[in-house]
Amino acid sequence: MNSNKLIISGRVWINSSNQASLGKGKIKILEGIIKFGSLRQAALDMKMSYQQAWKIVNELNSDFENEVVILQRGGKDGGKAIVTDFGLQMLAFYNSLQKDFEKFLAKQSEKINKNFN
Amino acid sequence: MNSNKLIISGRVWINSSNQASLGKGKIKILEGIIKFGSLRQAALDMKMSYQQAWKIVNELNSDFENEVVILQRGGKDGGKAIVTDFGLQMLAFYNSLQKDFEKFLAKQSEKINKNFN
DNA sequence: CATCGTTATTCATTTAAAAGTATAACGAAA
DNA sequence: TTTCGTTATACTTTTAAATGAATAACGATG
Repeated sequence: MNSNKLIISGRVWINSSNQASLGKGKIKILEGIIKFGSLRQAALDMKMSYQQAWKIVNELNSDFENEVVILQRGGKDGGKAIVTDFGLQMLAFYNSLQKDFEKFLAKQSEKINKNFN
Repeated sequence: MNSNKLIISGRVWINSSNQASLGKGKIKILEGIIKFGSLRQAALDMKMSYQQAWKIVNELNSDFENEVVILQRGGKDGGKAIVTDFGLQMLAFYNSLQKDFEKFLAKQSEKINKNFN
């Protein structure tokens, strides 16, 4: 007998041709950038070091064919960060992907518990 | 224009009610145990330290409701490791899950490239 | 009851990732 | 031309994970 449920979980990524990936963590940074217009604020908000966030954004920009985030320093507010149209498209696709994935996981969870009870 | 393909990748796990997970790495250990009948050999084969492999097997056994691997020391060949029926069932489900998941990923990969071209 | 190869366990070492510290570079606006 | 808050970058420190080394415990078998 096995009354305790088993659950299927998982994660998905969007990969460029050269293995670079856009997943949960990087998505969160993109959302932070959209929200704040600043990489520093985005990093601060998710309690990640600025250096780490900067490194991640640079990876995104160099690994994917198109630029994902534009970083500008100096100027009115000291500088700013902008998610490109390409970045926004990736974000939108990731969200739809995530939604479909959750359906997939729910179905599989149902299936495993039928199997094991 | 974007001629370089984007690919959707991911990973899935079987989780117990208390967050413990059975994924790619642990599955490989189970397969090694089945193949060799020995935890040491299984770890050696996948170039993982015995301590790590032992720790993982213990986690599996304590975190899931049923025992997954039986470890016996002493005796004819010094000892042995056996995957239980429950473990075999988990393995079987994981394989079918993985197969379905790969189909899901292929579909999503197709979709993202349609979107972006 | 000695042997053997395995499991069991501890402790030290190595390795890699993340975070922290510090400071320069930038450029619009006042 | 000074100020401001941001981006950019190097360097050090901290933290966590994996590995390595060493040794005890085990028990069927000969």
